[in-house]
Amino acid sequence: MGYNFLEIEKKWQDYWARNQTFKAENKSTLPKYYVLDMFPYPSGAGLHVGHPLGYIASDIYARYKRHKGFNVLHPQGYDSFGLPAEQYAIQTGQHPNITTQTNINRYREQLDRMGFSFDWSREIRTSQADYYKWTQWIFLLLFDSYYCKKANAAQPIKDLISHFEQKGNQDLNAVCDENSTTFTATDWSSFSVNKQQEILLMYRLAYLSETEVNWCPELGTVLANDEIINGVSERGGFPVTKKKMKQWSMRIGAYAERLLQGLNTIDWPGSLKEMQRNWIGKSIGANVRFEIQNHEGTIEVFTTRPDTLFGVTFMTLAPEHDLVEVITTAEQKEAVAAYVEASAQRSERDRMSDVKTISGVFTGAFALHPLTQEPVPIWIGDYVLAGYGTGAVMAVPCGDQRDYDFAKHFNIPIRNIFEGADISKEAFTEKGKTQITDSDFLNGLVYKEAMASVIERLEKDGSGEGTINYRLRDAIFSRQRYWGEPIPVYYKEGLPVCLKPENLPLILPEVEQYLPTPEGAPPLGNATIWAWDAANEKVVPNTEINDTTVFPLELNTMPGWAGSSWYFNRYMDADNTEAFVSKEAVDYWQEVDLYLGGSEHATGHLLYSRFWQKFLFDLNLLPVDEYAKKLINQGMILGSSAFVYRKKGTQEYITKSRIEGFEVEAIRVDISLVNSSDELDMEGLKNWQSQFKEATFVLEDGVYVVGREVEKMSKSKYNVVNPDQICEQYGADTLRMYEMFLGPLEQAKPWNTAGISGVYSFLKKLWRLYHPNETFSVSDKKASKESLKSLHQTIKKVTEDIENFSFNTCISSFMICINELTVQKCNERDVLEPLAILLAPFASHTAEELWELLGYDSSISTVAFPIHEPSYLIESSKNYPVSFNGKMRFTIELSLELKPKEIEEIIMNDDRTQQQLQGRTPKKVIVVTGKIINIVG
RNA sequence: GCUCGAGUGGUGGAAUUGGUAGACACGUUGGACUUAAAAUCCAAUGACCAUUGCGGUCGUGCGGGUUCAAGUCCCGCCUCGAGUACCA
Repeated sequence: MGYNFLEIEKKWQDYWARNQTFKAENKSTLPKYYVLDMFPYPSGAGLHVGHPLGYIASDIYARYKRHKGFNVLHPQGYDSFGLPAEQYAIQTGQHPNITTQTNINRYREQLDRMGFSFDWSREIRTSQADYYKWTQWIFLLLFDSYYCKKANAAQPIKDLISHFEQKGNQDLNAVCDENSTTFTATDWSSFSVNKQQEILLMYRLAYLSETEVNWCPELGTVLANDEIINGVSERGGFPVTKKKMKQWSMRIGAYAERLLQGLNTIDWPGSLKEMQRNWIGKSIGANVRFEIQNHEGTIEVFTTRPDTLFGVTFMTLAPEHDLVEVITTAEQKEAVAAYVEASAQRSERDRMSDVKTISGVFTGAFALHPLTQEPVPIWIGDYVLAGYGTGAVMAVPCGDQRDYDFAKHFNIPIRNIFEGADISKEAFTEKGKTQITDSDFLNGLVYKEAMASVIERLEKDGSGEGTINYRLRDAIFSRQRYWGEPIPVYYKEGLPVCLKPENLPLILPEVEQYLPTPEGAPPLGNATIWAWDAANEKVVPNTEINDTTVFPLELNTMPGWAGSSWYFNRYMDADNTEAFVSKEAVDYWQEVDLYLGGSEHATGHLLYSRFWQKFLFDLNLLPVDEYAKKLINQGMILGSSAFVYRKKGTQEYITKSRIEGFEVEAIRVDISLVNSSDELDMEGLKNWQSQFKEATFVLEDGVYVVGREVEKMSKSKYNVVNPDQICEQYGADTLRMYEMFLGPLEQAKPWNTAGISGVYSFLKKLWRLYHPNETFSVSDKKASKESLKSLHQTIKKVTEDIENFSFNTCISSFMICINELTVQKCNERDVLEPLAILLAPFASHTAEELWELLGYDSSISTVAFPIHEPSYLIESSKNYPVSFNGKMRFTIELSLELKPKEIEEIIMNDDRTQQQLQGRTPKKVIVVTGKIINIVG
């Protein structure tokens, strides 16, 4: 009877399901521990071996923590709203719900096969009404809140209204779209209801506004900044242009500083924190206002270098700047209009691809320098972005390279204000100890002093003030898509009105067509029962719209990140119908202790979810304002694609080593047609696709060797390895251990099935240890000291390595241990029993089976993790030379527990040793666990 | 351009954070068992020299430095990967 993994794994998976072994309770005397994976989008392609990497790691840790006596919450669910199901629906007419359900079933089957210890009783799906009801509910809260800078927190909008009623918008310190108009309490009460609502919309954290958005014509929807990579859409790689549209947005900008500060309190990877810091993009500087010559109004600029204010020789406005039309002189009108038109036509990608081309046009207008009153020409240039700062810059060519290039190109004068700097070839951009000159009251000052001095002066004059700018922009929240959460809003007289919380969920309506309407409205425009009867508080057919009691509902849906921004809280209390999570549950579980997922979500999900957490914290609905204490980014498992080389224009395929000198094209072939020595199954290729039917081959030594390239694992690249196959052939435990053995968790690494035999034979060897002579048999005699030493070394190493998430080295330790025990012919219970428990987090099925064979009938999951006993480790030691009294050197026998420096210290402080050392140079000092045992020589 | 991160055998990767570099595994070679294959087990495996002496020399991308001791720390380069990109 060999190691029958298929039988064992089936048995224990059934056992776990039947007994709900991994169901977590919201009450326990044990300390809690919450281990979370980023939930998957259930795609039609199913899981490949790359997907479970993070799940395996988190599962190992979750199981380990259970053994260590924690009440562990380890849930799983599906981020089931999303584009692919909708795209599929457009093509086939099948409802995304059906596709999603099918895919989820498939995912569940695959996940179960791998033996994860998920608590499935808490499963959630973002596309299910009992879940998205609460996503919509959070939207209502955001709509009903504003950000108070004084309290530095979100507050109910009714507080803002009462402030308006008492003082107008005086003495208000709130985050708002634009602050141009002021009004008094009397003004406020005289405003129409609509006008009041319009004003409030400028403060709400979820707000509707006309904004410049990233529009992707191919996808027919707007995209958030993080959904655009290199100027094209993340999904599909389609071009993106700018467009003005009325859209819902989330005022995440209000939280910029807190999102930045919060990073210092959480244990997340440094690189990921750095990415979020860059994305938030804090810069400290000043706003400066320039009057316009012969014109009303001012141009406000943001600068990080107010110290260079006297170096200004021109100003540049973004082509989209509001003042462009107003100030342009008659002579320049035509040129300016042409330039503005041309830059509006350019797609984001075009604009990015030729950043080196300098373009711009003079408006004919002049601004007045706030300190010298000198006229400064106003230019337009597309190197100034409308969306950052004020959309206008004061140009200081001597201190900024872009201003310098622009000035050189258009022959604008350059004024040097840096003492001793050479600006004949490029701008002088260092800020440090260089003195400023030719700058009135700033002369002789250096960067820092000049900054302070000029800001003080500007503030005194009222022409500017010190300020902080963030790159982070408010997040567009509307998507012109079908398969997403409906935004619970209807429109009355053109203004949005939210549904009441008790009217949620607002169920996604049925539509005939998943495409946009012929008029260009989002897909929900196709719904025929999509109007809100405000009197009876229910959804009714569109034909009943009368604009007095029945109103049209919002046609946009929420973006993909809505549902994923709070799901980790829902797991704590997944079935609650009264609240998004109960207070008791969230008080008990608090936050995620360990969160595992990919770093590709750095500036998307991982930022938005922190924002929502902080918001819900502000409303006192959650006890902590950072939801994940520790985050680990698992590295991607890459595929190894195979290529054949076809001689151009022929059906002749040349083996890799012979392609030199021929013009060949490399074609991807399915990796199942290639064996572990990279040799191609030529008959298989001919039958694989019709294009290879007539193939002839140029071989070397009778074989065709393919080329290899490591790239992302994907169905379209024919390099996918399926976990089901691996489980079938080697078992889930081998798969789990091998995925961990491949390399460090955080690192990207290519999958290579060839190496799996090492891990597989490890498990077989382990099995044989308990089954000498083919049958199960364990001795109750006392194990040899040697075997106990092997065991305890392994316990120590494995425990430390699990704590450090260094799972690959854990497996190595296990292998060493098994090899040693095999050589020692160890068969004693006092070694084999703890060994089974030690293995349980990794090879859970096998460990459970061995545990049962050892004579225990309950699940191993509750058994305490073994503890190592230092007494077994004493003899492991190494010799190192150590210096003493400067010159003297001798060899020291070093125990595992001490570092040479500590030993030196011990020797120095030990009187007896000092005496023994008098006048001699010992060969060896033996130190064990802090005590000097012997001095030799 | 800027910001991170990484360079160790034929390959994936170890190295107690300054302490005998190459653990463990794959691969390769040789051997045992077998009619044979598979499976399993044993041995060798960084390079070069010596292998009728149990040894020696060089070795962690390159060049310097600190130290009794450097893959690890410091300075200067090179290469690769990730993110970001006219952010004023």
